[in-house]
Amino acid sequence: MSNLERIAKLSGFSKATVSRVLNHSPHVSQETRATILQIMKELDYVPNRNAISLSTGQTLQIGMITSSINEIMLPFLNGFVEVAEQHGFQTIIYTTNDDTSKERQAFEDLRQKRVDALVIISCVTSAKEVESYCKYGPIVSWQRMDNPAIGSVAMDQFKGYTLALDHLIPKGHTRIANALGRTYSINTRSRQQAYEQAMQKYNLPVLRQFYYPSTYTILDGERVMRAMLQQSEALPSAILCSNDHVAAGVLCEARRQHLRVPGDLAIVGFDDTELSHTLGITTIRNPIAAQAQNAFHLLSGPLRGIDMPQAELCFELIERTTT
Amino acid sequence: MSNLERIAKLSGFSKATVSRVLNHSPHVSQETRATILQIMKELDYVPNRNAISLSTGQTLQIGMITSSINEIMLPFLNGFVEVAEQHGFQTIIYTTNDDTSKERQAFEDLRQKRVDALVIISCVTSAKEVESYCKYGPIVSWQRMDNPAIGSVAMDQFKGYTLALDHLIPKGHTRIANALGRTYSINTRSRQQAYEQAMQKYNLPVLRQFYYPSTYTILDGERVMRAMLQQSEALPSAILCSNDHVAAGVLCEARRQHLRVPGDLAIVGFDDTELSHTLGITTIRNPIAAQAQNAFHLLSGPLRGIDMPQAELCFELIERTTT
DNA sequence: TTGAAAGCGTTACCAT
DNA sequence: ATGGTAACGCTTTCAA
Repeated sequence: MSNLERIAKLSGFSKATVSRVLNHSPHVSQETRATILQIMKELDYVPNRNAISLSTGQTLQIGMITSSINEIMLPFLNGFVEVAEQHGFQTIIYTTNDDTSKERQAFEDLRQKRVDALVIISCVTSAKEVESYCKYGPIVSWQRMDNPAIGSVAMDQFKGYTLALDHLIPKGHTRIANALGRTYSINTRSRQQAYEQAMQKYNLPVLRQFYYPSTYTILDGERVMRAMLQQSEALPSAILCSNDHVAAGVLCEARRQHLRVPGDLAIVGFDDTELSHTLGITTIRNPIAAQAQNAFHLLSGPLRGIDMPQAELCFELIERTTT
Repeated sequence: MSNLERIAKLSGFSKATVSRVLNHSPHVSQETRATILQIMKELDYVPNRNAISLSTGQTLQIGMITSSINEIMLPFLNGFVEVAEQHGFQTIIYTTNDDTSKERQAFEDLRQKRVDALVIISCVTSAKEVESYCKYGPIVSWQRMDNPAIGSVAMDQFKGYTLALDHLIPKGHTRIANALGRTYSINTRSRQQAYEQAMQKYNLPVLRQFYYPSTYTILDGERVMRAMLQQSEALPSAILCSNDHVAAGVLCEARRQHLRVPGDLAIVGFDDTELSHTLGITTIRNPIAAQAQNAFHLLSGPLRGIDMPQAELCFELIERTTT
């Protein structure tokens, strides 16, 4: 293994100059640079990252904390990895299964300077404890945290949901069901509020008996559809789903039951994933990848001393064939 | 930020002794240890990982190369992360989108000692080029590589598929369809061979017109079911699926078409994921997490000087309600 | 433009 | 059981 010193010896220059070549310093003559680069190539030289990190105090690695990896957060993950990479940062993933001790491992890695920053997708550690790690490096969260000290790039779900309702109600839908996500999450609460407020505003019934909590997958959607049919009450004329997967399940099951969509039932998804595109499901475009970019931008200031603006994000209704 | 030297000064001992405490060396007296630990706690001391890595030449990080993250490889990913963690290693994921330059980044990180080893889930870099990086650290692959220099923990799909056939044929199934995966992968070829050999052995027809390539998801499965019904020929009496998701799709669509399962059509999945359990699909148990463990075990020798045995793995038929 | 030398924070060898 | 000190491989300041 050849190192800086070896290159320096062979080239006849000092380690400092070789280092300058490595870091593209302008204060090196063309010839010198050429000579040194030549020797590096011959020796198949590679700088040692650990030495660089030790010297600079930066690892160029960012940790990402998530309970598990699933399709919902994949656009965020991939979006973040991509923008980070563009700026020379690598992403290292901590899957925690919502285990606090595993989460602590990630926070400790921030202290130990194994990562320069942390981005939280989901985490069960208390906001207060998370905050105690802020002094070791910047931390940003996707989910909204109770603690204002921790930056967040979450979007207010209220607006997105309202968009869907303002689309459905003018079309004459009065009885609207909801397939929801995690019961106690801030997101779910916002959506529920949006629904209840809209219904009150238009003087329409709030169908609590058609709330279906904890729906995440295609199969959940199919289950919801069957459950709706088994209600003693008449079928709602529309359903808002927690995400496109659930909407896909509802759609498939509805067709299986020979219901016409949107004739008998209108369906609105959420997120605008590829699946909704494929199946032609009306949905709310949720700029998840852009949120991930914002997360990196938020980190950029403390991390690199470069302030990057937060993109102004908004939901958007994508009308397709299910409404 | 306090460091070893600071602790040494304050405790009155040398850096060497403090280091011994850190590394649980037995050659430190109880009192000394206690004193030093006490001071560490007071100063909220954390050892710097970069310094450790530079000094030891180990990062305790293992890179994982994959085209993208999806549900199929998730058990492998999670299985590997878990076993690695148990032995003090962290996993860092390189998603490459099958882009060779991104893959090269991962290999370069092995050279630069950012990771101690590499495990390949999927990669498009030529086996020859991959081999050229072997000298920088151990590399192991999940998929079978052409190059014998690179260890692999792939299992021979032939056996698993044969298991399914030996289950179906004695039950009287003579016309069997196949929903397959990547057309040119070694896995798919093995499965196809297993099918064709079994059919020849029992003197049954090889139904090439009921080969459905490139099936991966629930929706693909539903598509396959519809396609089978649209064939001019009579429906096969059974179908082997590339994975449980596809099987789930076939099952759902079959029911939607009012077919009896297994009466009109028997269905066999692959992998024994939670989904097959939930839906009661007969499937072939594929010990993916155990393969991931084997991958780590394979790395353990060159990585830690500790030889860990390869678990002898085998497929297993899990009979449920679809056959 | 270039060089010398002092860090960066550990580990590990050789003494004692 | 403990200490002194040379690595580890790079960056960065200060001089020249």
